[in-house]
Amino acid sequence: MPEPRSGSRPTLEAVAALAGVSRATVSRVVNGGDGVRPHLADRVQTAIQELGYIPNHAARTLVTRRTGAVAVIIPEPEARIFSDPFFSRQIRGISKELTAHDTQLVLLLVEDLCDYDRIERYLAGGHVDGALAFSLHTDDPLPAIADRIGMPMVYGGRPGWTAGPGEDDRVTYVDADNRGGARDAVRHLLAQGRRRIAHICGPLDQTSAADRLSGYRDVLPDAGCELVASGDFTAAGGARAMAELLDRAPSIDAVFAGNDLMATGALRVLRERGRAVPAEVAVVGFDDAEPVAESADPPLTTVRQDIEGMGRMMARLLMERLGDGRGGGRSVPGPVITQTALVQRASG
Amino acid sequence: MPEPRSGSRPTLEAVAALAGVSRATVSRVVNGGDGVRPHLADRVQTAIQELGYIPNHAARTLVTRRTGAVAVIIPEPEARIFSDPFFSRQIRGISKELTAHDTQLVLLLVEDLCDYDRIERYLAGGHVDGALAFSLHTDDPLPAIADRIGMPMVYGGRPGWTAGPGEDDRVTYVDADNRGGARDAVRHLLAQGRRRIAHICGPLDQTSAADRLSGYRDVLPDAGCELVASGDFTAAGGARAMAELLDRAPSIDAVFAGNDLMATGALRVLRERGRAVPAEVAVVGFDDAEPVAESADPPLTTVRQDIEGMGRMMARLLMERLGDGRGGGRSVPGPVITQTALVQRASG
DNA sequence: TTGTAGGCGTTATCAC
DNA sequence: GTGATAACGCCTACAA
Repeated sequence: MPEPRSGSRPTLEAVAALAGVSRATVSRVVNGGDGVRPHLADRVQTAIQELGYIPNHAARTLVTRRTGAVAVIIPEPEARIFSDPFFSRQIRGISKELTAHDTQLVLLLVEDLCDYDRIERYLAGGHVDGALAFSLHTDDPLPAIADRIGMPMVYGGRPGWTAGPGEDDRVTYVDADNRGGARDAVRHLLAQGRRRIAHICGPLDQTSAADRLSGYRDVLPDAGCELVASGDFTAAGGARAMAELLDRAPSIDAVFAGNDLMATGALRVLRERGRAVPAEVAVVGFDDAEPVAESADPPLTTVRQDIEGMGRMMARLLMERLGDGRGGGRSVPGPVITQTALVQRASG
Repeated sequence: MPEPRSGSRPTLEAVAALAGVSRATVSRVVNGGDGVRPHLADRVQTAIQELGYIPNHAARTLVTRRTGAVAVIIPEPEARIFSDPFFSRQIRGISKELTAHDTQLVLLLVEDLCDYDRIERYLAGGHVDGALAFSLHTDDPLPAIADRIGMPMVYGGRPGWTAGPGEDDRVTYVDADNRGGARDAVRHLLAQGRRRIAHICGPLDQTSAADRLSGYRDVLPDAGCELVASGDFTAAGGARAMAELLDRAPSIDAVFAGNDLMATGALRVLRERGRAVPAEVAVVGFDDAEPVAESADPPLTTVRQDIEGMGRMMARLLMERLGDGRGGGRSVPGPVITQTALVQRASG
């Protein structure tokens, strides 16, 4: 049995020789095979099977100028990236969509700012056709780099430099309706008769945090600033913020946390201080990513965003922009804002 | 200002022309530059700067047969992959090490078994120089594929088909001393005077779960089977198992859970049933991955494994095997077993 | 030390 | 329809 030797895989040439045709014909068969007589196509297919031929990626990329790969760039400095299921789910969504387009996911974790040199070389070196990036800060150098080297990008979460949701159509991003979702959460608490509603916000240099705070203020424009405490989107930060709120405003009867992780931190502090949830204090979170919200104690009422769907959408927009096949759609799709939905559970 | 047009980046040829030397000389400078007179090297560097030259990856790969990329293959079926910080940390470790070697990380999430076709094509297509794979089950087709196409592999966690820890030197893997760590945990509980010590094990088709169970039995060979319940490495599974144990053996005074996530589920059930931790029932976990163990309520006593370090080690072994530069070390390093350490906190 | 030339495996443009 | 042939951008003997 002629086992193919590892280390030197069969080439197009070998297939052509075995099938008794030219390289060009084999190439046609491999790439869809229009305009090849079934007779020959079959012979080629057989040869391909027999030799276990698999096209060489580098050679193909060299001539087509397409890599079939996409970078996902994650600013690692915020270590919450992996502890927060948010990113994981989004990556899963991205992965699914890319797989459906036969495109590979190259993960680029950015440890610190000087890594951006490496990132630039990588992106410019033709390793990938486009890139997806998460939760950039206002001063992130990535957009400038992408611009300079002409790399198609799609952002996750509204980038900080845009004027506001839906107000800048030159950049493609996918975001949830953070402001609207926050309004829903606060209105839900109001409808329960809650009157002293506090907010634990995330880091305000991220638009998701800022937009949720805006939503809170939309509904409660007169809320005193003693009712707003800052967290960092982690459980520990949420706990600290909750403790602060209880000290500053002991009479609060509800808390809207900027995400589920902070909400769980808040729940822990409320339990430690003997405040019954939701009887004395209602708690609402944001995200509804497995398994945090559902397995919280008590299970969290929260604002659901379709995180995996947002990931898929990011990938889809990029694919669209890359013109899936050859040349096609060069357009730059505008932002996509996805809807949120309040999910009521036991906490409020 | 001669902005380089995006879409057609400068080539080696262009640099050579601008510097007034041959392509070969430029190539030498780009790749370390031994044996080029400083005089010329400078001129080349200048030209490179001026043109913003960045080597084309595909062309280089085509001739060197090295991609500078490594695949990380994750069998997604177990959805815990991302909800469990274990994987996240390991990926972070891998990423750091790879970055240090100027190597890229290509993430391959495997949704279901038929994806392995795609995986094989990908690996055989010369996209990557080697691959890392996590927590395979006994019947996973990946090892056979890797073997057939001669892809250098390093596994995370002892693969199920190996006889036992350290008994098969033909496969490279990195694992913690799960059995020893489990023994430490149980002995720690014994030393506290606990007498009815239960175990919540993970899915036994994964060696990490099986080895930890073995460690438990090493210390407590006479423990009745009513003291062992199965979880699935998730918090919900841990909760179910805990409930089961309390029903079957109400007198238990300690629980060793196969990982931290299951331990948190156990804590929740114990709290719901009014059993004080650790006064009435002590709980010990396994992993000590942020933020689960530390932010549990009460904080978990647990067996720490250096997860990020294991990830780095996996990447390092693969790099070593690939012979970092040209051709060097072709050896197949044997398994590496890392030590664990008991971390005592409030839960037991 | 430097330059010349051949080839890596594909796709694409032509003739036939 | 099919087959030569020329790129694609780079590395690397080998020759000078």
